[in-house]
Amino acid sequence: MSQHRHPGAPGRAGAVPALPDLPEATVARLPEYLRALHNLADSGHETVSSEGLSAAAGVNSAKLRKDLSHLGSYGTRGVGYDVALLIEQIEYVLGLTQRRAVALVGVGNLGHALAGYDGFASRGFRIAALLDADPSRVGEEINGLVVRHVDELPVIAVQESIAIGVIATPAAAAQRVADQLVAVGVTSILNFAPCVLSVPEGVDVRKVDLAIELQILSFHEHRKASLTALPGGLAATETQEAIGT
Amino acid sequence: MSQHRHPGAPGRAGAVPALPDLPEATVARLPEYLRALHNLADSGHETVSSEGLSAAAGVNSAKLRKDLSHLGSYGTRGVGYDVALLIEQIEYVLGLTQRRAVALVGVGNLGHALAGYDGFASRGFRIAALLDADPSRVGEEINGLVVRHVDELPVIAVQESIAIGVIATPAAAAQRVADQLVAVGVTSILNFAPCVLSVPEGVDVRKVDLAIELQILSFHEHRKASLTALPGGLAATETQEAIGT
DNA sequence: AGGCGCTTGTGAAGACGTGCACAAATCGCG
DNA sequence: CGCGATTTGTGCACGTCTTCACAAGCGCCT
Ligand SMILES: NC(=O)c1ccc[n+]([C@@H]2O[C@H](COP(=O)([O-])OP(=O)(O)OC[C@H]3O[C@@H](n4cnc5c(N)ncnc54)[C@H](O)[C@@H]3O)[C@@H](O)[C@H]2O)c1
Ligand SMILES: NC(=O)c1ccc[n+]([C@@H]2O[C@H](COP(=O)([O-])OP(=O)(O)OC[C@H]3O[C@@H](n4cnc5c(N)ncnc54)[C@H](O)[C@@H]3O)[C@@H](O)[C@H]2O)c1
Repeated sequence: MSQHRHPGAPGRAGAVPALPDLPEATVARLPEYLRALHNLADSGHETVSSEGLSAAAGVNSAKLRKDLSHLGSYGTRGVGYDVALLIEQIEYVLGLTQRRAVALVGVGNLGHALAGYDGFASRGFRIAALLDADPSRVGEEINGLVVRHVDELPVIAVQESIAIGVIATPAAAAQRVADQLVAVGVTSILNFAPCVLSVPEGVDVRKVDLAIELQILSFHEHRKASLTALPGGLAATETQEAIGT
Repeated sequence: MSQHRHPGAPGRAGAVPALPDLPEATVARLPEYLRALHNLADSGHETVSSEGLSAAAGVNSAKLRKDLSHLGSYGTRGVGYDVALLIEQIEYVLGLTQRRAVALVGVGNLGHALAGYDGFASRGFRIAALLDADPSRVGEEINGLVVRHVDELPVIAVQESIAIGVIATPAAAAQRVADQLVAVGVTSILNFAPCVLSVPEGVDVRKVDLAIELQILSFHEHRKASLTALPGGLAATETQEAIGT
């Protein structure tokens, strides 16, 4: 390590938050570690080794240690990591110490499922608004929340301090919705519609596309099939990877 | 280009499929290109330049060209790519020339939405079975398919030639379901439950975790906030979250 | 106190992915 | 037929990510 005395500890720190800028790949894995840590905590573990945690999270242990070292984390050599402390650290870095408000736009087939999902609440988020453009859906109550018209977004965004927008509308409407979200100051969007969104710099978009996942799986199926079909004669039967360098 | 005369053309090919082993990153982008190409085809375009297609898919044009070059694709210098041909090529490589059968296990909140989703059919897949362990759900009809008991999986897998399993059960049941899927010969799994699955070598698992996506967005929100707060003078105006241990 | 075994944190090397920039190829037109 | 405009395919350099391997640190036991 080189240039930070305070690793960004949540504890005292009247000083700077000093968010180290983590590698993107690391950020994507922190939530996995966090989930694994919560499981460990629930089952009574107080400490865990990098080996144990990496197994629970399904990654290589060296990678885990490097990831944690990036956030200046506290492990104890010969012992491992303090589970509770590590949870605190990761939640701090991920910005989960404040419960962020999510607006869900498009309460159709998928939107209903999302609205009824308890994984939001348990993982640091709060569904603060359900919005739809279809007047016949407005007014419907789901899980204690009333669906409101998407045009009310400007008011709601302020009232509820919306931090994240989730788009579950048809693809044709997604760009328009994204524009509306951006217009009210939302800078993070999760998009379920199968289309590319264009947004101004500074706005983060992540997408989830079911069909893409399936098509990637399909590719590997295809490849596996063509491999087992071919190598009758001479080729590597199985894990003959790592041939010459 | 060096060593392939046939780029793996789908048309005739009594010969070898000759699947080039594509970089994983490329495989992950091909479905994006495919979707963009279908859009272009629908709006009457017969050819498209790498610039145009890359814009539609939201990537850098050099990256697109390199990706396509990996599958030995046919572009025409000075003109661009033939849309229909490229669709054929990509669908061939992704193994979408046969419509793969998907078994959906866990017809709850999320499972219902997935079962009713038309994006499966339109992107190369067929929901061949809906399975659940809850007797009170068995028999229910969704979108023309009847929910059957998960114990019938062995029979159904053979009858329907299940290629891909989708897990939409609670996390606690996911590993068990995965084992059952593997036992009947499924080698590709898409997992919506927030947990790590352990499967034998040769089985591919992809996971979709909503909370992880939100937490990644949360991190960037946090970072953005701490950046705009800091560089003014010196102090962190906000981010006073997480007080004492 | 000292030594021993265990585990972290990290340097270094290699694999992988990205994007620039340009030569090679093709088309259309005069 | 030749030329210029255009666009592909790719060599190359750079950055990011992964993994190995090991020194440094820590706690426990004698
Ligand atoms: N259903 C799934 O399992 C599933 C899976 C993956 C992706 N998706 C994608 O998610 C999106 C939604 O899918 P769905 O099955 O829920 O569709 P849906 O048609 O059931 O629901 C779409 C909802 O969006 C609303 N809407 C339309 N335009 C709007 C606008 N401008 N502002 C606000 N709301 C608007 C509609 O009124 C409707 O309630 C689609 O893009 C789909 O491709 C769905
Ligand atoms: N609902 C969402 O929007 C959402 C979003 C992201 C992830 N998820 C995840 O998807 C999974 C399903 O979520 P949900 O909201 O649909 O839950 P749910 O409880 O509504 O549905 C789960 C279904 O799985 C069935 N099931 C349980 N054990 C089974 C077994 N061994 N074999 C077959 N079926 C079994 C149950 O009978 C039930 O019908 C969960 O792991 C959840 O974390 C849900």
